[in-house]
Amino acid sequence: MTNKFYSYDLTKSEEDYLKALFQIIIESEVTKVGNNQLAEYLKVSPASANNMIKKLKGKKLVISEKYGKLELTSEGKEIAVWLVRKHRLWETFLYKYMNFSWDEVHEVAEQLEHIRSAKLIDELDRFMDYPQKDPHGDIIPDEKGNYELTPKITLSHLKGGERCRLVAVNDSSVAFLKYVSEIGLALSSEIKVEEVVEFDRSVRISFSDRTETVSRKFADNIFVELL
Amino acid sequence: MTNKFYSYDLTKSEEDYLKALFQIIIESEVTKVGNNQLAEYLKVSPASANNMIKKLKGKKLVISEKYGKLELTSEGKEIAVWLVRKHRLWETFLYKYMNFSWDEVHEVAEQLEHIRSAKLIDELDRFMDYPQKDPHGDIIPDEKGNYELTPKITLSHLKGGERCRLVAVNDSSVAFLKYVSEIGLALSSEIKVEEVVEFDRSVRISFSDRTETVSRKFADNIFVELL
DNA sequence: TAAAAAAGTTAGGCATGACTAACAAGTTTT
DNA sequence: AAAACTTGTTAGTCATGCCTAACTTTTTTA
Repeated sequence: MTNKFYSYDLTKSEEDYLKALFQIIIESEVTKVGNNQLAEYLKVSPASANNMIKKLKGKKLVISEKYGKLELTSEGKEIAVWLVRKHRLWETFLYKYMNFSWDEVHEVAEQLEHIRSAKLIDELDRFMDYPQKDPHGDIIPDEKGNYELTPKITLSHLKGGERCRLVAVNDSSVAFLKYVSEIGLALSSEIKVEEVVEFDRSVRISFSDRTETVSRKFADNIFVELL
Repeated sequence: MTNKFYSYDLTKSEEDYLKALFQIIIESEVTKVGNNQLAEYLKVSPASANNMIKKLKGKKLVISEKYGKLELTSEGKEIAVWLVRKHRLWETFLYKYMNFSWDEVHEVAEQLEHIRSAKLIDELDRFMDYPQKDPHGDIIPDEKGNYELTPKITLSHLKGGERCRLVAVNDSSVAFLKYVSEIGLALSSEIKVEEVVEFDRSVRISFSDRTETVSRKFADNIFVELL
């Protein structure tokens, strides 16, 4: 009933930092994170990040040696996963029940993920019948904190002629998400790579009767599964 | 689409103070509120309240003369009503869809009411099919800020022999709400006042095959409609 | 390997929103 | 109407979380 993470009483900021550390670790497939990297991710100054890290070290949620890189303790990681679970459940709720579009969910879920109520999250999960994935295709950690990593193959890994299915997108940029849907792509879209342009490595793709050319940067943010 | 209250960018605290002012005005049927009264309501020191009031005066949401009582400007009142709308819609959501009990909704709704998204509130309203009242029987202001006052007759106004229906409860105390449901009372319960005890003005009431004696303080927090 | 660059840290400030203590202005009470 | 009380205000402090500027340590590269 009562969730074990409620023994921690973290501020919104502390939660943001833990989640950011976790996201960086997942996204860049590393185990340790630099202070400045964290600061940049959160768009704060290195001094601010350093300051907060001190606090989190005091709470035994982060470890590092002086001048060394940052690691999450297992407790820190558990809390971060719990925050990711809350975020993704809220995104799913907004998308499926509140008529939010792909690019609208993130901002509001950022606020909702800080709501303190384990019961609300459990009930939300039940209400939506225990969804496995959020609207961007990312896997929602379960109530025990188990989760799978989202596949890391991006559209830019493919060669001309190969076919794939869109399984997830990088949800961090509103502008990007908006563009994805404007083009006509969505989760599960089947995409054929027609050609990878040598000059700038942009990618000509075709899907549902349409052909588009997308930039390398765009292709880097589209996660796919080979067909 | 975009809500006019989003031109204001108030902090959580500023919102809390505006809402508190509004609630005091409604609950005690006055038009002006003293600084210390506000401080006590919010459980902060008079100095803190005074300090925040200065800020709200600067934003033209509150007026008062020096050493005089506080009034909400029409803008301040509009924002407060909007906050009440959000709070009550969330309470309704928690109660009807998330299996929250009467006494659990308030605390979480206090957090949810600060979420910034007019779209979310509109959609929540639509999703629940435009509810008129929250789980405590209070009227939910509509999207234009129109609202009716909850009837102000309490159980303690009745004399022995009179009958009434429970239309609302004072939702500010968890302990009180818990007690109300333990006794077996709920919205729409029909109550007959058997006797008002002279000694301590406690009230003997009967409802659905049961007889209970409740204190004067209890009766003051139960809003009823005469039958 | 020594200089340059990058990364991390410390010191000192600022805004927010709490606090206590002291003081001033209004309101009662006698 | 003066004393006593209540209410409102000001001043100074503290924690949080952000900032810039300056400094130190580590890493890179010439």
